[in-house]
Amino acid sequence: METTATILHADLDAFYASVEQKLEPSLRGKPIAVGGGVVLAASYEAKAFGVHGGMPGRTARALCPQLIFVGGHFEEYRRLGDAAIAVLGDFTPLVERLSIDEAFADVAGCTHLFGPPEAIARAIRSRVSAELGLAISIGVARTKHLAKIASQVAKPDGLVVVDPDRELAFLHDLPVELMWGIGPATAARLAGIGVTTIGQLARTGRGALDRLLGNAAGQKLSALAWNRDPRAIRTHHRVQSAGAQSALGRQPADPDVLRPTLLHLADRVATRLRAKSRPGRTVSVRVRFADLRAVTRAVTLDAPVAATAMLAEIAEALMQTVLDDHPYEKTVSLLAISVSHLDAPATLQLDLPLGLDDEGRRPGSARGLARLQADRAVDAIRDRFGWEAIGYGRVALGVARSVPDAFRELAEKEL
DNA sequence: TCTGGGGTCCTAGGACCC
DNA sequence: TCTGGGGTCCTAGGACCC
Repeated sequence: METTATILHADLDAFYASVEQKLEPSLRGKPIAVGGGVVLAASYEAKAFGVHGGMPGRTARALCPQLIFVGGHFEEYRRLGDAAIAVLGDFTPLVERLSIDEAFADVAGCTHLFGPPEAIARAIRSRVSAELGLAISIGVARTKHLAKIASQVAKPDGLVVVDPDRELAFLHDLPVELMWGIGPATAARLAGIGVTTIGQLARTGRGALDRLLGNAAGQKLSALAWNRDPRAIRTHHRVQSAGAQSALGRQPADPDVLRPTLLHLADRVATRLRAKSRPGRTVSVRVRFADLRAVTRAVTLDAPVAATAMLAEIAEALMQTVLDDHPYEKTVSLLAISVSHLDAPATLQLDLPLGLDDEGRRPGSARGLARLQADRAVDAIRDRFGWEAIGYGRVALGVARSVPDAFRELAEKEL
């Protein structure tokens, strides 16, 4: 049974920042950050100073005084990300896209056309470089997990092929943090029992691992550490939930103050659900207080929702229960809405009523239909004239929005 | 002027049913 | 009458990823 390494993991290097450096040559070789109030992405030169995504701009500037902030070219990110992934698609249809700048591909079926996986990886890297002016690192291995680790090891601008005979030798010297699913909390727990390398993790008994991290995590990490996780390439995922959130700085824990923001969030989410005809049954609201502790309240309905007004009403009621349950919290720092239990993607675009009536039960009620028609009208106007031409939450547009909508949209997964 | 915004998955406890 | 078990759904919280 001859097994060969045919899984590629391709990852564009410091993607947003690299696009900016490609568009503006004077930025090349310099520490730059996309964003302003918050760092959305940092160049390698900036990362060397400890600057990273999600960091407040103020902190970043303190770490790296010569840091150059640039506004994002979000349309370019979309175009170039799509183009890079399309290069993979020229070799095989078996492409699993993970995000705007990252994808797996299985080239087992196309080596007779294009040569061995390593040659394919080299061809992809040189095409992305020549056609798009971007560096893309690639890992090649027998499994997805190992290919992903290999591409991380390959960065920046590199290629690492893991020979099937040398998998464990490659894997076991690496730190556990490189593994998929090990973040700061799990790494700290493992360090607590003296485990810092993947090899040490592999040699830790399942019993100890299960007790430390839970059964599912123990089983998963054990399989990954021995590279026994034969997950296949999945070309289309079905998204399970859709949400929106907004950091508020510090706002009083007052429903009248918070309502406009909540309405704006409900509008964003409901519009996306309607656009793909994927209403959902479970609505959850998250409220984060000043000390960054967050509380979630959720409700599952008998029938799915996608009407803005209905979603907003449910979200308001949930927010109210949070505030009622925490009477001593005076300050709110973030609001979030998420809808899950989404209807299956419609193969046929049926124009079904997606509203609910007052009791939340009968989708076909007069009020539900009226709301749906109002939503449809708003959707149509926005399609023609843009998002801000009409609609809810205009008041909320005034509150500090540290992240541009264009950036949010890049992070949205296709429903 | 204490850390963004989009997601996924797992766990634990309780309700409910058979 | 008492006790137990399994399965499913729901909610809240947490860790993680890009």
